Amino acid sequence: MEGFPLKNSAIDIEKDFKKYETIAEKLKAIAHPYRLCIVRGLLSGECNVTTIQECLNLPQSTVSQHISKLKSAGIIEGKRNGLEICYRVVDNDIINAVKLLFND
Amino acid sequence: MEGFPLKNSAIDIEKDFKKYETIAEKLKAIAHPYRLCIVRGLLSGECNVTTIQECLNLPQSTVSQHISKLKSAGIIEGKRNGLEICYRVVDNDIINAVKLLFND
DNA sequence: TAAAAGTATTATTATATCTTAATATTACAA
DNA sequence: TTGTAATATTAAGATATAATAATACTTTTA
Repeated sequence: MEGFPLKNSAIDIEKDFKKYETIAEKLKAIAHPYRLCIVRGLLSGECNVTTIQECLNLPQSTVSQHISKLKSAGIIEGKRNGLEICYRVVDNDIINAVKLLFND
Repeated sequence: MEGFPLKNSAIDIEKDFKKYETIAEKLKAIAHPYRLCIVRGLLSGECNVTTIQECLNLPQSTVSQHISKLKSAGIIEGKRNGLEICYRVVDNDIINAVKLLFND
């Protein structure tokens, strides 16, 4: 009977629901084996797309699209370095959650 | 150049990839605002479907389908108690990850 | 400035997910 | 044993996601 967050005023419901949406968006971004692999890989050192691509053995556009989703979700950021772009994980909640899930 | 998990032998690649798939499955199960809300709600006390349904203000079948996905993913378990079924979160990784993401 | 390397975008097809009404199941009570 | 409450399942249409070939963009080097 108790414990559910969405039972207060309409304002609370709106505010709370936004938080669920925000966090669900982040989770959706990493809820894919390739993207999870990319994030975990990036956690052990910055890396460019070509390296990721070779490791995962996927077409370049596939990797680029996954990278793009992670970037849109605010989970990774890229810094251009000449021809390459180096990506790193910038969302602390996601960093901790991934470490937790993999026992790293 | 370093840090990506899928660069060793074929066997390692297979084994590692399974882990990414397994964890991605769990994440996908909670990567939805309603399901995230259900899980977080259940974390503050067991609860039957009717209560959840009233709190989320969704059709009964919608809630039931979300419950079903969480159950299939091994994240929650239900125990029947007369007419009702009481659900609780049983996956410790998910429990900790959700707490972490919500700062609970 | 032309070629090449690294990366992003677009377009397309296939597949999966979401929502919900309708229907079924299960357990209790009259 | 009939009715009703709590929950699950099915079916269907709408929407979203996935993979990838083709193409475009950006930066460096010759």
